[in-house]
Amino acid sequence: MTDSASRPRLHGELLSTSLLAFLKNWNAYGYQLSQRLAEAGMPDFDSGTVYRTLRQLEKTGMVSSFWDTSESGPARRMYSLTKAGELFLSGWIETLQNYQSILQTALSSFAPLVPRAPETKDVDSAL
Amino acid sequence: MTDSASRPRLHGELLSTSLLAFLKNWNAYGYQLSQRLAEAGMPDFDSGTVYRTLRQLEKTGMVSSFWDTSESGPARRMYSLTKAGELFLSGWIETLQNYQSILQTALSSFAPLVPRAPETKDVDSAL
DNA sequence: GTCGATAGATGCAGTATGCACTTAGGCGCA
DNA sequence: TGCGCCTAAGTGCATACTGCATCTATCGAC
Repeated sequence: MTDSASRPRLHGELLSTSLLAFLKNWNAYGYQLSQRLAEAGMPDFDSGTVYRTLRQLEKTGMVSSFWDTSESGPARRMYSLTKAGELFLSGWIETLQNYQSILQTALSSFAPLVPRAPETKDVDSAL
Repeated sequence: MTDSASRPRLHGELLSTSLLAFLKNWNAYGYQLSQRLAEAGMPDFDSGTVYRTLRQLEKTGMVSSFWDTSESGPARRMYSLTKAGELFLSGWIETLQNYQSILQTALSSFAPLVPRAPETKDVDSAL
């Protein structure tokens, strides 16, 4: 968290945070996570993107990994969540809850998100 | 070029859907929306990105716009939600709710946000 | 030895993004 | 009258991200 990679971006975070969430309760490897995402109801993410995202999460300290060769077949890179990953994950939830309340309010008719006269022209200094 | 923008991507949609949500109940212009996002608790999006995203939403038929010169000061491009925008918005909610339940399940083990924890550790086939 | 499933990774082209900057109208004020 | 500031929208550029296709490699089944 010293330099350039310290501040995660906001937009490609659906995938990142899903991965972190899965890793909260169990360690897993990329191929497996890729499938869990689909099972969990998220639309399929490209597996290449999943692998690259995991590597990037490792670079930024959110997860750590090691090669697991204990099973037969290709080696698996096993990931686990770090402390930093947990913190980021819980912080993200707050953002997401705000976001979700925006969407929900919008869909459930017309309760104003911000008190403001809809048709008058006093847009001047509402804030 | 005609069909390239037809399928909305999943990742950069936090901004897009927030904008659509705000426009669900009111018409608004970019500068205003940019500020509402911050007020609503979303981290600041770059205003240039907001403007470009709005133009793109218009290109894909989610919103429509016209120049409002009724007030003094610089002209405002007023946006309103189209039918297609409403449909997309409601579809997005479903995806998001799946997503949110993933995160909440993950977090429930150390920071229960919603009293919904089944608290059984039989995570194997839960998702 | 070949096929298929598993497991991970990379090259490339297209797209999105953040930052800095520009354009432009209107206001207040010395 | 000029200057600074706020509002409002947009653009250029370098970088980052994404999806698609492709590649390597291990193993079991046939």
